[in-house]
Amino acid sequence: MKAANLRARVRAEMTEEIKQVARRHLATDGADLSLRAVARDLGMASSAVYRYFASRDELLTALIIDAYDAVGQDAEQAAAAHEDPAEKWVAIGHAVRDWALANPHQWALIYGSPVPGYQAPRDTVVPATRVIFALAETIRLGLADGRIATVPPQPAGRFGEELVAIAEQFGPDVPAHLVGAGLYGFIHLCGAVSAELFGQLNNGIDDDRRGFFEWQMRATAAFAGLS
Amino acid sequence: MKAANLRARVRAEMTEEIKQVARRHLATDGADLSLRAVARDLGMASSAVYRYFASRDELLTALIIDAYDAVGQDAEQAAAAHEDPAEKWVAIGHAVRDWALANPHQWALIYGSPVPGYQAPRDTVVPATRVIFALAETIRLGLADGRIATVPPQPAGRFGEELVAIAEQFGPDVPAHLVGAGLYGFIHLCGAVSAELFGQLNNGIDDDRRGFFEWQMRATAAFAGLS
DNA sequence: GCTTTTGCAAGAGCAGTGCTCTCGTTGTGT
DNA sequence: ACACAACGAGAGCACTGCTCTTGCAAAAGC
Repeated sequence: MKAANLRARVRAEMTEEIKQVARRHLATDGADLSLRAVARDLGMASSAVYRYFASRDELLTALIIDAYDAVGQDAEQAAAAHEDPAEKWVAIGHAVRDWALANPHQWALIYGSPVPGYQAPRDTVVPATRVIFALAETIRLGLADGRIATVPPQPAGRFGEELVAIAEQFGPDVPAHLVGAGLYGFIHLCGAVSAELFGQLNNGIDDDRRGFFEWQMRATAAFAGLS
Repeated sequence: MKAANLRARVRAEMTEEIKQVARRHLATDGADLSLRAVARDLGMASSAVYRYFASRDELLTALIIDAYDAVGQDAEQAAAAHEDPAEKWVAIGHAVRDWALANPHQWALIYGSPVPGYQAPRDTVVPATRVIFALAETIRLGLADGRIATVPPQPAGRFGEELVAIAEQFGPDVPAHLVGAGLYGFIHLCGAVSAELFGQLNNGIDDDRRGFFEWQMRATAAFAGLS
C-alpha cells in the first residue's frame, strides 16, 4: 500500500505540473488556453492529459479555484499585517491589485467575463469568498473596536432584507448597511482593478495608477465608516 | 455611378447583415464567436466573409465599436430625460445596467476581459468614452447650477496632476477632485454591472439587484457631491 | 508464485475552427 | 466592348477539443 501511496503521489505531482504549465501558457500566450500545447510542453500526448482532467473546462476550473485561493491568501496576509481597520482595508486592496498586476490572465479568469462554455461549479463558491470575507472581517473588527465613525445611507427596500440575511451569517449585531458598504467596497475594488487591467484607464490615468487606486480605496473605506 | 452607389450600398448592407448575425450568435452561443457558423447562417462560404472583414478580430472590433455606441447612446438619452443632476446620474446608471442585462455578451465584449488575441485599435477609443462623458457632463452641469454640495477628498500626488490634465479637457474651472469622483463613479458603475452579470453577486443579492444597484449609484453620486 | 484487474500513455481519428489561395463569375469605369 | 476590380465558392493547411482503441506496466487477488 506504500506503492499505492506512491502511485497517488505521482498522480498528484503530475496534476500539479499540468496546472503549472497551464498557468505559464495562460500568462504568456493569453486567455485561450490550449490543452494540446500544454501536453506538448510536457512531452506527452494530448489524450494523456484527459487522465487528469476530464475536459479543458475542468482544467480551467482547477486554475480558477487556485487563483481565488492565491489572491484570497494575499488579501488575508495583507490584512493581518496591519492593526488599524482602515489600514487593513487599504492593504487588502493593494494586495489584490498587486496580485492582479502580477497575474493579469488569472485575474481575467476569475473576475473577467466568464469563459466561453462557462460554468461555475460549486467548488469555486467557497474560495471565491475569501477576499470579500477579509473585507467583511475588517469592518467587523472596526465595529467591535468602536472605530466605525460615520455610516453609509440606510438601505431601503427588499435588497435591505437580503443584506440583513447576509449580516446574520457574520454574527449578531452586524448592521445591514455595513454589509452593504462591504459589498460596495468589494465591487469597487474589483471594478478598479479590472478597469486598470482591461485598459479602461488608458489615456486618462497612466502614470500614478497606484496613487489613484489608493485614493479610491480610502474613499470606499470612508464610505464604510473606516477613516 | 448610380450603379456604383448600388454596389457600395449592397456592400454596406452585407456588412451590416454579417454584424447582425454575429451579434445573434454572440447572444445565443456565447462568447466564442465562430466566423464559419455566421457564414453558414448567411448561406455563404466562410471565405466570402473575409471580403468584408479581414479577420475575426476585425469583426469583433466592429461589434465592440457598435456596442460602445449603443450603450453610450442609451446613457445619453437617459441623462437627457432628467433635469436634476443627481437623477441624471442615477438614470445613466440604470440605462447602462439595463443595456448590459439585455446584451450580456456585448457587455462582456467591451467591459469584460479583453478577447484572446486582444488588440484595442484606435477606432474604439472615441466611442468608449461616451458613457463616462455623460457622467462628466452631469457633474459639469451640477457644478454650473451650484448643485454640488459636499466634495470628495482632495487627490494628492502625481495622479492628482493627471486628473487636472483631464479636467482641462472639459473646460476651465473644473476641479480635479470632481474629475476623480466622476472616474470613481464610472469605475463603480462598470464594477457593479460586471459583478451582477459575471455572477459575483450570486448567493448574496439575488432578489432586488436593481434596488441594490440604485443604492450604489446614489452613493457614488453623493461622493461627487450630487444629492 | 501466477493471474487478473486497474491505471496510464500513445496514436489515430472526428468534427470543428481561423485563415489563405486559387479559380471562375459578375458587375463597374473607361 | 474591353480591362479591371470586386466577389463567391471550394479546396486545403494547421490548429483545436475530445473519443476510442491498443499496448504496457503496476497494483491486487488467489
